[in-house]
Parts: sequence; C-alpha cells; structure tokens
Amino acid sequence: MSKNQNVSDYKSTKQRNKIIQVLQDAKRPLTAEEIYLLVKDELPSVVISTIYRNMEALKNIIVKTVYNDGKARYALTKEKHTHNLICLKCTKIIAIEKCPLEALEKNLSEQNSFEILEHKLEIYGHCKDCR
Amino acid sequence: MSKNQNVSDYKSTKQRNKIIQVLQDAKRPLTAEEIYLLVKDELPSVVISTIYRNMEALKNIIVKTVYNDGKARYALTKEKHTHNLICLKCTKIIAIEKCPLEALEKNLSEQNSFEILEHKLEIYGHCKDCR
DNA sequence: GTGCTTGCAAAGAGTTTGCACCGTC
DNA sequence: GACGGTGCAAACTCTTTGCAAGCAC
Repeated sequence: MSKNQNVSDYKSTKQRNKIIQVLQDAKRPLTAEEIYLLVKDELPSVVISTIYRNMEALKNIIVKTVYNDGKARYALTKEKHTHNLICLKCTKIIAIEKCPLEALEKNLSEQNSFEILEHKLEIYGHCKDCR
Repeated sequence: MSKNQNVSDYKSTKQRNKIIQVLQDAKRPLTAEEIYLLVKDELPSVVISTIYRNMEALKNIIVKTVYNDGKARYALTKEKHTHNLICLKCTKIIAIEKCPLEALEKNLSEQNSFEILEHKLEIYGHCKDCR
C-alpha cells in the first residue's frame, strides 16, 4: 500500500529523481538522448543506459511513442494526455489540447470487439512559420 | 510526363515488381522483413537492403509508419487510407475502415494555423480473442 | 546487509551505405 | 552503352543486456 508522490514503489536515486524532474519540466515528449543530455548537466557521470532502464522501470508513469524518425519519445502519463502536430520542416512540436479521439473510441471498440488500452496519434505537416 | 501504371519514372525490375505486388496483396502494412520474406519466396537471391532501397525509391507511392515496437511498416498509398487496431497480446492487426480523423482535421488545422499533410494513428489494446 | 540501481562495455535489432557487378531502357 | 538497381558486406543508430561495484532502504 506504500505509494509515494512520484515513484510509487521504486527506490529514489539522484538519477531517477532528476529524470522525472526533466520530464516534468518538458513541454513535449523527449527522446532518450534529450533526457540524457539534460540529466547530464547536473549529473555528469550518468550514462544513457540509465535513461533507458528508467524508462522501463517507470513505465507505469511514462508513455513511450516511437515517431517516424525511428526514435522513441517519452513523457509522464500524469501530464495530461496530448497529441502533437509535428512540423516536417522545422521539427517544431505543437501540442493538441483536446484529444480528438475520446469521443470515437467507444464506437471503435464496440464495432470491432476490441478493448482499447491506448492510442497513438501524430499529425505531420507544416507549421505557421514554415508554410 | 511519362507515367506508368505503378512506378511512374522508375525502372521495372523483377525485385521491384514483386515488392509492389506483395504490398498490393497485403491486407495490412508490412515490415521490411515481412516484405523480404515474401519476395524471397519467388526471388531467393534478394537481400533485405533491396527492400529498404525500394521503400526509399518508391516513397511517392508508399507510406511508412514506425510502430511502438520500433519497426517500420510500409503500405501503398493507393490503397485506401487506413488505421489499425493492434493487439498487444497476439499482435493481430485489425484495419479500421473509416478514418475517424477526416472530420477533425479541418478544425485542428485552422485552430493551429498548421497545414496538415499526413497523420499517424494506431490504437493498442486486446482483440476479441485475447480479452 | 540485501537487493535494486548504476556505470561501463559489449551485444542486438533495424536500417543505411560503399562498392562492384548486373540488367533495364 | 549509360545509368539506375542489385547483392554482399560492413557500418551506423538506437536500444538492450551482462557484469561488478555502488547506493537506498
């Protein structure tokens, strides 16, 4: 029944705490390397496998999404569920406030006898500045 | 101005023709390895880099989507635009007939001053047999 | 002290690329 | 015959894993 604020049953380490803080501060999902570089600012000895292992260890509070560039992005699930508009020119990422799928999942689920657990939506195009 | 049925300006080779045929016959997006194995049935000497190079060469008629398992899937764009329900247990893939986003793109585009060129939607959960 | 976590190094998976030969146009 | 396509092998990127030392509880 133990349940800490952030990490439920995991040990609290400098690396883990900083990783969570980096994700909390992030405005958008981050790649493992982006997390690594931000953590490294404060903990220079950290290695990238520590990032990957924590993404696995903390998977209950993290969502992973692989983008079309082949790199996974990670974000805290406690942050509100978002999708992104991704600019193909400048790679800017714009969050969509309201998930457009909530209303549709019930129908999809019933029509296909499929229990929906999660979904991935990314929209690619050109942002205002790059059009 | 030359424009063939399938391949517009590209050379027609045994490998390329078979790759396109495999994609035309496929009921769902295929990984490079799946394409490779199907092509190999008929052309045993084919190598997987030929698949990847053709995915690049034919990118005007192919859509690539990277799933959360880190593998890219490829499908012909001429096939009708689909999204998939992906079972997390048996990895079965069920196509969704009607794109639920068409109706929403206009709003999203206007609200964010974003020119939408393509989108990716995958839904994960448990299929009828795995629930 | 026990067991999870880390750093380091090496291995794996998926994908890309250099090169010489081959086949299409 | 020229040029793009292919097979082969090696390289590259992202991610995962084995191991011994370190740290949290």
